[in-house]
Amino acid sequence: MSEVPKAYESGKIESKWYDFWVRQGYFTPRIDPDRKPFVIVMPLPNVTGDLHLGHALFVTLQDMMTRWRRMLGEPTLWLPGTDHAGIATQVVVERQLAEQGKTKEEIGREEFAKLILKWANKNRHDIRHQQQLLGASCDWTREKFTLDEGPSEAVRTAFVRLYNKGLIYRGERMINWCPRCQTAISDLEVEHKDITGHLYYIRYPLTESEGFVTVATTRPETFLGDTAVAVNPEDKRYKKLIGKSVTLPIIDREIPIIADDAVDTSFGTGALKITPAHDPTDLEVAQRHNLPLVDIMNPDATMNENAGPYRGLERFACRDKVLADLKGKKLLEKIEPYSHSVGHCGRCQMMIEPKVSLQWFVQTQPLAKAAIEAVKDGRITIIPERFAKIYFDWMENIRDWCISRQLWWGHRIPVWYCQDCGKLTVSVDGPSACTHCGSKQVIQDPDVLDTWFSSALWTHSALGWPEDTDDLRYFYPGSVMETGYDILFFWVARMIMMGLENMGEVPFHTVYLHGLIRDKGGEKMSRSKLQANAMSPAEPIRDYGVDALRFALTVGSTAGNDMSLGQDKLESGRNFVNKLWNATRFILRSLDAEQLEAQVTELQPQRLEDQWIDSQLNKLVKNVTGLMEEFQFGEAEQQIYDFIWSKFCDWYIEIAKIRLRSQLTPSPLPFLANTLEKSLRLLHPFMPFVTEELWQSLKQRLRDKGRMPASIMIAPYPFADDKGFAPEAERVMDSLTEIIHSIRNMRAEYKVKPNRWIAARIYTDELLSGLTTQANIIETLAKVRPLTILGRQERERTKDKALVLVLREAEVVVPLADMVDRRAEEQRLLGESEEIKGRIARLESRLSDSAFLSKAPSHVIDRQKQKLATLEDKLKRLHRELSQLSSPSADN
RNA sequence: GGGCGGUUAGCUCAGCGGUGAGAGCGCCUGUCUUACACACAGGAGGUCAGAGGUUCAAAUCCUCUACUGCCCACCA
Repeated sequence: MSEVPKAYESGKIESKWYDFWVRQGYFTPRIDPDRKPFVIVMPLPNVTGDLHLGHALFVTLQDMMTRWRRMLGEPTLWLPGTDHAGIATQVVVERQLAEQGKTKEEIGREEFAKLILKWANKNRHDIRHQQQLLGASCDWTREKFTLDEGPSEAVRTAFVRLYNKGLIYRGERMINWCPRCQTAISDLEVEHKDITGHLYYIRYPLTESEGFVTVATTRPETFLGDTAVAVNPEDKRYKKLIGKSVTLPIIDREIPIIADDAVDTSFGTGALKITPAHDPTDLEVAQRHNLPLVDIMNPDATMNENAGPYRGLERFACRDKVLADLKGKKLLEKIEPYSHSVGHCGRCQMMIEPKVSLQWFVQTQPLAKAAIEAVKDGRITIIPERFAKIYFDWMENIRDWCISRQLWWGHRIPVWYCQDCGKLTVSVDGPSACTHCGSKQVIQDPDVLDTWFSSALWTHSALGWPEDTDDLRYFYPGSVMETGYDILFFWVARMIMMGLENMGEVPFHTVYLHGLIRDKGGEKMSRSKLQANAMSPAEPIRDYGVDALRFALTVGSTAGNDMSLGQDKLESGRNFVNKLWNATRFILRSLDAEQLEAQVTELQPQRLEDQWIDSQLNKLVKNVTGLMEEFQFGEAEQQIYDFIWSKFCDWYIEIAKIRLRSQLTPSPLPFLANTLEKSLRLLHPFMPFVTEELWQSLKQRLRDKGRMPASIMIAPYPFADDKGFAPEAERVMDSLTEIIHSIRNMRAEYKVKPNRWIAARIYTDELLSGLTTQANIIETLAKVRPLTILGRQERERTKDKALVLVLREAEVVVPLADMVDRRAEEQRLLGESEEIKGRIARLESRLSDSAFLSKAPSHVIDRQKQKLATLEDKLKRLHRELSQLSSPSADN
C-alpha cells in the first residue's frame, strides 16, 4: 500500500464514493413491514438560487442522523425536495425582467410562468448537485418538487377539504399589502423595523361650533380615509363632544366623534382618528360602530379617486402635500419626533400597507388547538426545549392565516366563480360547469396560494397523499424534523397543524432546531435578501474538503445556538482529516511490512495497552451512543475526535511503534486495525468520505474482509460491550502516562534531548510488558530503579545525584542532578509545596464540617478523603526531595 | 410593550449542581523523532459579566442589575 499519498486529496475521492453509493442504491430504503423506519423529510430549499452555509449545516445534520440510523440497521428514508417559493422566486425573476426593461404584464402570465419554470429547473439541478457534493445520502429516486402533479393535487385536496369543513373562507379582512410585490402577504412575512418618524398633530374643525379636535398620527395622508374620530368614553376633556362631529379639512367630509374603550387617554391628545380601511385597530373600532370604510389607495400605493385632489400621488408624496396644505390652513398644530415600528415586506423590504381586502384565509384556531395538544402530551418533542414555549405562545395567540397571493407563480386556488349565478365551485379537478346552476361560465380564481400552504402538507404530500400509497403507509409519520429555528412558525407549526388535520396523526415525533450560521458581522445568512451575505459552501469544499466542512459546522455545537464559521474551524477539520489519514497510512504500511493480514474480530487483549485502548474505545462507543440518542451530536463528534487524536494516535500508536520496532510479540497490529476500523465506523456519519476511503483501504488488508459489507455506510454502527471495560488497565495506564508526563516535563524544563526517547526507554525496558491488570505499578517501577530515562549520551554521566519525581502512585528516580539548577529547583518545589498545603487545608476543613459529613453522599466524602491522603503523601515526598536537594551527597 | 438567548482563556465556543474549569485557533519554548510540521513535546493564560440568595457543595439553581443579540407585538 505504499501508493497511499501523504495527504488526503478530497475532491476526487468524494465524487468517487458518492457515485459508488448512488450506484449501489444505498440511499433508497427497502420497505420492511417488520421494522420501524427512520424518516426525515428534508426542509425544502427554495429554488431561488445556490445553497449557502446554512444549507450545508442542515444537510450535514440530517445526513449524520440518517447515516447513523442506517448503520443501526433501520430502513432509513431521507426524502429530498425543492420548493417553488412563490414570492421569493417571482421577485427574483421580475428583477431579471426589469433589467431587460420588461415587465411581467408585457409578456403575460403564461410566458412569465414558463420563464420562471426554466429558471427554477436550472436552480433545482444546481441545488441537487450541491447537496450531493456535501454527501447527502437522501433518496433521490423519491425526490419531489412542490409543483409536481402529486403535491399539487394534495394542495387542492387539502384546500377543498378545509373549505368544506368551513376552515377555509373568503372574506374582507385587514391584510398586509406589499405595494411592490402587489400581493397580500401573511403576518409572518412582515418584518417589523424601528423607524424614526414623526407624530403629527392635526386639527379637525368641529362642524357645529368653533374650535378643533386635535388628533395625533404618524401617517397624516390617511386622514383622507377617516370616517370618525374616537375618544375614550371616560375622558373628561372630550365627554361633551361625543356624538358631535368634525369636518375633515380639504375634502370637507363630516365625520362623527365616537366613544370607544380602545382609545388610550394618555397617548397624543387622547383623540384618535379612525381610518378603518388602512389600520387594523381602526377597523375594529369601525366594526363596533358600523362606520363606513374608505379605501384611499391603489394597489401600487398611489392615491385613488377617494383621495380627491391627491389622486394619483404616491403615498409619501401625498403625505408631503397633505402636510403642506394643512400647514397652510394652520391646521397642523405641531410635529414631534417619534420612533415606532413599521412593517416591511419580508421579500422586497418595501413598506407594508395595511389594507382591507378580499382574500382567502385559513381559520387556524381549531387546527392550532390540536397542534398544541400534540406537543403538550409529548407526541412531539421539541429540541431544544425552550422553543416549545415559544411555539405555545405563538399557537395560543394565532390569528387567521391569509393564504391567497396575487402572484402568477404557485398553486392556483381551486375555486371557480360562476358568471351566471355568482356562486363558487370549489373542486380538486377543474369543473366544467358551475355545480350550483350548471352554467359553463365559470372562471377560476386568478390568485395562487401561499407557498407555505403547500410546504405545510409536505410531510405527507411528498409521500403520495391524498393517495393511499405504500410509502405513505410505511413512512408516515416521520421521525425527526430537523430545521432552523427561524422557520418554527412558518413551517414546523403549520406542518403539525396540517399533518394532524389531514392524517390524524403527528407528522413527526421530534423537532430538532439548529442555530443559524451568522456572518462575521453577526448577520443571519440569507441569499434572498437585498443585502445577500450568503457564503457558498463551494469554496470551503474546494479548499478543505467536505468532511472538514462538515466537521467545522457541527463539532462541539449545540442545538438552537447560533454560530459563526471561520477559517480556523475549517483548518481544524482539515487537520483532523489529515491526522486520520496518516494514522491509517501508518497502520497500512505496518501491515505491509509485516506481510500481515490482520483481523478485526475476536481479539483477546493480553497486554496493558491493548486492554486500555479497548476499554477506552468501548467507553467511547457507549458515550457516543448515548449522546446520539439525546441528539447531542456535537458532543458525540467531539468525543470521537478526542479519542482518535489524544488516545489512539498520541498514546496507543506511539506505544505500538516501539513494539513494532522491537518485534515484540504479540504484535499490536490486530488492535491497531481493530481500533481504527471501529473508529472509522463511529466517525462515518460525521465525515462520510474519508472514512469510506480509509475503511476500504483497510478492508483490503483484513483477513475477515470476505465477511465485511461492501461499504462502510452499510456496516453496522459499533455498539458497546459491557465486558469491554478494563478499569484496572485504565488505572495503571493513567499512572504510566502521568509518569511519562512528569518526565517529559522535566526534560523540557532542563532541556534534555532527544524528546521521544523517554517513552521508548520505558517500554523497551519491559516496564509496560511487565504490567498486567493485576500488576502493582509501584512494585514494577521499583524493579527498574533508577529508571533510565535519559538519552544514551547522558546516561553515562548521570551517576551523581538522583532527583525524585513525585507522582500520584509512585516515585520515579531520575538521575538528573548534574544538570539541575538547585536554586531554581528548590524554588519550584517550595512553590508547589505551598499550593499543596493550601489544598490540604481546604480539604481538611471540608472534612471536619459536620454538615458536609452528614449531608453529602458517601462517595463524594470518600473521594475527598482519598484526595487528602494523596496530597499528604505528595507533600511528604516533596519535603524529602527538598531535603535531598539541600544535602547533595547521596548517590542514588 | 412582551418573551427568549448570550456574557467562561487573546479569539470562536463547549461544560449547566459534586468540589484543583475544558477544546480548537492564537501565543511562548523546543523538535523536520521515517504516519502526520495540516505534526510532535512542553508551557503561559480564566475572582466562569456584577450583586444578592438557596445548598454540606454553585460557572452550573433562584432573584435583581448591567451590557449584548434575537423573536413576537394592531405604540395612533
